[in-house]
Amino acid sequence: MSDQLSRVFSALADPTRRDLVARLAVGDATVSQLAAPYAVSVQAVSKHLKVLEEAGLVSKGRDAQRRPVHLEAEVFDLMTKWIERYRQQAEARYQRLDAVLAEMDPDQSDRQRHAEGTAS
Amino acid sequence: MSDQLSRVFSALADPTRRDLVARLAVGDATVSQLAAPYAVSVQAVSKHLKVLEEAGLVSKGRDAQRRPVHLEAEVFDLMTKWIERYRQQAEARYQRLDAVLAEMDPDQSDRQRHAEGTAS
DNA sequence: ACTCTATTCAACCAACTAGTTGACAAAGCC
DNA sequence: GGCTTTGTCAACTAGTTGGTTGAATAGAGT
Repeated sequence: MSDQLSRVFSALADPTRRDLVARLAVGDATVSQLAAPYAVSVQAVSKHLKVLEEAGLVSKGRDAQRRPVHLEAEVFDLMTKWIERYRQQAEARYQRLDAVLAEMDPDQSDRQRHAEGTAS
Repeated sequence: MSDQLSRVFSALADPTRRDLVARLAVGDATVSQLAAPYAVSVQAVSKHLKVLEEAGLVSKGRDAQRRPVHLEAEVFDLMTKWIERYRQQAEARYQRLDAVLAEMDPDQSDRQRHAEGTAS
């Protein structure tokens, strides 16, 4: 599973884990507090949290026998950066192609999706 | 594997698949063109593309026996939206907490742990 | 028709995942 | 000291994943 980005994406591929992240965005919570709403065992949730922790999405504190879990927002930036890079690249390419087609022959620029120049 | 968001995250959890997306951001390519740079078999790449397709990240066209693969940029928005929601939420909460701690006692604003959960 | 190229389908395998139960450590409560 | 709460670790299981090879389909090139 090598790199962090893989771990992050993999961690968020599970709906339960995304749910936990959603819950933690509201505020820190202990393992058993997090486990309470779910049908699964506390151990299962503990495992999920371990996955999130190894991905750097979450960190655990210490309060007696409790382990308050805290969401680490910075890691999201890693993902966002990766996504934005290729999204923009693809978008730019798409628009370039659109322009080229339009220049070549207005009749042939029928590349399916959204046409842009709405002023007819 | 229920929902789309899970499929998208899961699809991008694999470095080879992320690599394919990166390649496709530059421009469309056939399966064998995409497979060429890798040590794995064409079948393996075909499988990867199937995963990306099922996640809605990619679509396949038809050019004789070739299947030009095309990156679908829109799906990225789904992820970005999910991420942004919780990143901002967590960030906002963090800044709020920081302000509170600073107001209480400038010496103690080192956070990391803070008692009193928000729990229900 | 024969062959080559491009792609997928099918069966199989090793490694991982998400869950289980049971045992255990650590820290408060009585 | 003994019990309870909180969390993790270990062993096991069923299902999924990423890879393999071999066969099948589909369209050109000759």
